[in-house]
Amino acid sequence: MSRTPKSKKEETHHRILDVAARAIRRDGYAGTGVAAVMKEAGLTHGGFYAHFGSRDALLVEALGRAGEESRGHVARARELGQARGISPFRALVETYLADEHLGRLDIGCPIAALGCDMPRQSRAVRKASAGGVEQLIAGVRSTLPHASTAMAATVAGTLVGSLQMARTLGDNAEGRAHLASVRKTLLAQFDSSHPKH
Amino acid sequence: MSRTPKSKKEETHHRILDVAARAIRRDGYAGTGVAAVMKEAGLTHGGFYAHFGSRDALLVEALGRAGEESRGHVARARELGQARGISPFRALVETYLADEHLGRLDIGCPIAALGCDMPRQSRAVRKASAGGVEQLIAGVRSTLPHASTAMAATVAGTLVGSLQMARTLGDNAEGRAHLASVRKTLLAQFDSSHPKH
DNA sequence: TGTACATCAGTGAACGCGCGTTCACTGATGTAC
DNA sequence: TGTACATCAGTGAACGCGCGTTCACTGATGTAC
Repeated sequence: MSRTPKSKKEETHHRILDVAARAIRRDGYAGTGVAAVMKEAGLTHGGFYAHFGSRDALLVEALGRAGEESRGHVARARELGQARGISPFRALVETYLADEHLGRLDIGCPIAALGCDMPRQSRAVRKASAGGVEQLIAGVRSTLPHASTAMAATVAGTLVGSLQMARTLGDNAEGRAHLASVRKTLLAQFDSSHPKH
Repeated sequence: MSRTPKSKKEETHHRILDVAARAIRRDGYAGTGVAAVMKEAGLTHGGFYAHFGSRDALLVEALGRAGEESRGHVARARELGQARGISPFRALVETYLADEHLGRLDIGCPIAALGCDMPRQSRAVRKASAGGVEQLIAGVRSTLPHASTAMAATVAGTLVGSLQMARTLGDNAEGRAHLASVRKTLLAQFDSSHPKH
């Protein structure tokens, strides 16, 4: 992620963006304020407009960053799984629908964390979010070599919706049972390589 | 829905709730303000607290009302389909994932419209939302007599997530193509009674 | 190596605005006699 | 049937607060000579 020793300003920009990428997922778009992000980044709010043209421009960049983080997260799990003989699809499902993600909006998939609010955002945010959806579908498709794009789109929807529903049930026994049900159902449908039990 | 000729205050309460049930789905929880709801109901904001203890109490009641509306919507489509020989599952899928719902957040399923924001709400709203999730799963299950609850939960997640993703792609060709893909995939999987083509 | 100046990242006070909530009030409706 | 009063739904001004954004400034860093 970091390449060359950046200028101080670039480092600060990067830090604000890291904070914002977590903040939008944790607090939602509407719950993410300029002042709070700057404070969490160790700065005062006045300096914000030296880094971003507007709050909305921050949301656009933060959504992109959140998507990168989330894809990186899944990619690492996939590699780790491959080393242990776990299929890419199982690695995806067990990572995306992991119990640990129930209470951690901030480090998870931005589409699960923000999906229902995308249609209410500015044109720029919506454009970025559409790209994220396409990348999620492509990611799912890459784990299901024999599936159509339509099937991948359906499974992607299942992941997003199920995680939201589990979070709605709560970070408790109900939420975890819900996740377990969906994991089991998806793996039974699409992961013949490693049937459990 | 209306039973006896209510008192004027009850009628007003009902009207505020109708407006709010649409407003939360259209504008989100965070985008729904007391003053705007009252104005849309033809009142001034000052009278609000004669009807609701707080803005949060309104959100709780409005979510319940939105769920009732949405379930009624699906139930009517199911009955209409039954008269025309369409299976309950097909009626559900073709209603829930209808193209018309792409641009109509306000009259659709509140879990699709608000799902990602449920974990960020007050305890009272979260409790109501968990009930809504359970009712959605039960509704899906009732259209799939041979399916397990786990399967119904998975399909419910697919409906919610896919509609959000389609809306994120936009009320345009991309969004409609996405919906069509998911409808086709779900019907091929679960509706053997009326194969298309 | 040392001095003088320009650049620049970040500070903090201030702005106009909309929010949820409160409250003294108005005017219509209903009840008592 | 008519008058006097109580009740009550809704009004609109006001409150304290946090928001996004602007801007004059400070102090550190870098460059010129």
